[in-house]
Amino acid sequence: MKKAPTIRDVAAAANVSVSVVSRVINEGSGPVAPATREKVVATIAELNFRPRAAARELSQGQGLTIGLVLADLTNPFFASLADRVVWEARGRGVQVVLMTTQEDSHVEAQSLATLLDRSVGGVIATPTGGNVDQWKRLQDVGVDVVFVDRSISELENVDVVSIQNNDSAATATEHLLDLGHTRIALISGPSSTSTGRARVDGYRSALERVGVQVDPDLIRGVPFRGDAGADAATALLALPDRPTALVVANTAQVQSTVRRLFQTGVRIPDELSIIVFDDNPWTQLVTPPLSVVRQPIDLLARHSVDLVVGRMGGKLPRQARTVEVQAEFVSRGSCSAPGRVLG
Amino acid sequence: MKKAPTIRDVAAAANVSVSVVSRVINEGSGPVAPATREKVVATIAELNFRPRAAARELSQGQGLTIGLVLADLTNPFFASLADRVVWEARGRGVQVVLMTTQEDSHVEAQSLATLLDRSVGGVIATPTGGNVDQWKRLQDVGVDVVFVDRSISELENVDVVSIQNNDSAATATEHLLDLGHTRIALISGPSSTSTGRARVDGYRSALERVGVQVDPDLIRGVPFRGDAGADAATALLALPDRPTALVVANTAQVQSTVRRLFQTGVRIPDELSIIVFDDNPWTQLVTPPLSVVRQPIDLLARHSVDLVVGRMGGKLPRQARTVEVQAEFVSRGSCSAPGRVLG
DNA sequence: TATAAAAGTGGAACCGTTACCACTTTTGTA
DNA sequence: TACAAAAGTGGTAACGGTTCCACTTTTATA
Repeated sequence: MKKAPTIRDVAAAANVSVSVVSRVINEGSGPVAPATREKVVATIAELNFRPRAAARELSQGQGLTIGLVLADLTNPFFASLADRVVWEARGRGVQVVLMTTQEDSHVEAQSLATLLDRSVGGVIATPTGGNVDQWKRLQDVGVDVVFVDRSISELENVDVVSIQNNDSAATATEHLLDLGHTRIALISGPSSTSTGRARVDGYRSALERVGVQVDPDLIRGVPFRGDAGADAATALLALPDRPTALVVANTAQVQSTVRRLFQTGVRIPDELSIIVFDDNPWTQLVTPPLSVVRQPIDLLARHSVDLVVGRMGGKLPRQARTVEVQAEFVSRGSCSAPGRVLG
Repeated sequence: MKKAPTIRDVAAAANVSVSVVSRVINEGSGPVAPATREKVVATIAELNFRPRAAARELSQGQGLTIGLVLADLTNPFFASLADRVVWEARGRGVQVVLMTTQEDSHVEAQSLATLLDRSVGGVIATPTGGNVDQWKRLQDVGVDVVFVDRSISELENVDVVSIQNNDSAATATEHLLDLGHTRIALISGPSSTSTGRARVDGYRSALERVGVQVDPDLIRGVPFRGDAGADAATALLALPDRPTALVVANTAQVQSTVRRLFQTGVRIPDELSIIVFDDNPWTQLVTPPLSVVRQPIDLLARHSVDLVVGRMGGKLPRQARTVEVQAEFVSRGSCSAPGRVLG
């Protein structure tokens, strides 16, 4: 268990000062004669020297690390997002500290505090909803915050990366309208999130555009946590005037909702047409394969990382930015014209 | 963008020396009078002081961070594992730096190097297979390494946490034998991994126990990467004397294999009975629901974290430990007695 | 009551970088 | 040829904790 060489070891071995070595490591931080550089590079390779992240971080007050705060990796959407974020970050020499909140805002608060002592350069997160003060504090000390997929309205000056929520919901709704449905239900995120509201808006305007009355009973803004989506689905099916179609626009609730639907034995699409947000691997494997609104996860990840790394690098306007990427509607077998009303 | 208070600020405000504050922070590192402690604690709360991780890490040479090196979060097995590991670590005050290798050993090598400069206390990984030297180096500098699910034989003195691979494969095979199958194929991990070999062994001995001839054509040790599993499945189906049952024991390849099977249109279980390793959420949603060998992911995670944190804490025997937890066979609809041979 | 041991406290070196400044050597230009 | 500007180099103070050691006060024991 020998210990690693330090910058001083390199300096000594190469017969230069530590300053020079530091300049070699951080290309562009000062002049170094070509011959000297070469010598130092060789020595570094020979000694297998790697600068210690902690020292660097301490000295410059901020390291090449970002925090990724997600709800729960059990959900394929978040999992894929994490996968892409880690990958994109890696390409930029940035490490990712992962934290999960399990949709619990108390846990989230703790995570933020931890991220603070780690002096991360930035945070990419799908916020649970509360903790406005903590988010503010994070920004106060200069940590850049990027929200992906969701965002909370109380917090201003945050970058947000998401799909065009309004349009996507509208497209899905229109698809069902075109098939002849009029009783279309919507399960969306909580209305405290901008995402949740935007999707409801898109749904609303699609209905209104063709003159279909909006029935508030058919709109469910459910929390991300727990089995709220499944329960909403059950409730919707129990309605006297049952919906013939359902859009599940709360990504966190898709899995539980679909499972419940399958368990209940509703015939899809005969009894109920469904469209879910986000294209997971399994949406094609089930019977019937699900029509989905596919979120371009790779783009979401790329933009998030770009934003957070860009701001860390310093040269991005301080103005918060909202990036909206286009989602793609993929029609598969889970939608059809409405059947006769049962029983 | 004000800056955070330091230990010296606290010391000044509380009228004590930094040493005392340090001792208060690190309970048990030295004596502090009750009254003093109380005063310091109050000051810390008042100033909202939190010790900076980087400084601590630099000074003691090792921080409360572990690396988690996984192949790919797109696979639900790894995703769930990550979810649980992060959670377990959090409970112990440890942060997790996540890296993905995409099953590329070159990427893995880079990740290990990075982990090295971050001076993590330990690493939990599903190794790709190569990089024996890098793993050794990591151990040399005192980083504890725990392999989960897979392990590589060239590396000794590593903790390994996995299911009872031999038994699990045997159980699955026996289940198929009991149904009357004799031509049972196996897709397992590469034989360079102990996991891959153990599963083949289990399969073998199950067959031999009942006197069924082992046909090497039916055993495929495929790499974790790419569509190797799917291709193996295709190849198996093209065999003159086609198998009537298949065990997919390479977790990384389950998804791609099953997808291919569905696309091909093989009738399950009529034409082919299948059992896959690991119980993902979607295995119940497909038709027919898949019989699986369920890995207790939470246990795998817990033990891994326990091991790595335990060693960091210092007081675990230096002897490497192998933890094997029991997997559970869950019978669902994807297996039946062999049908007549087609064509 | 003397005296050794334990408890409590403070000072300062150290961990491995970066960054600023001072200094020397080139190089370019009038 | 003289002299200013630029290039190259080294010294050293931060950064914010931990830890060892020395010192002063208690407390316990003979």
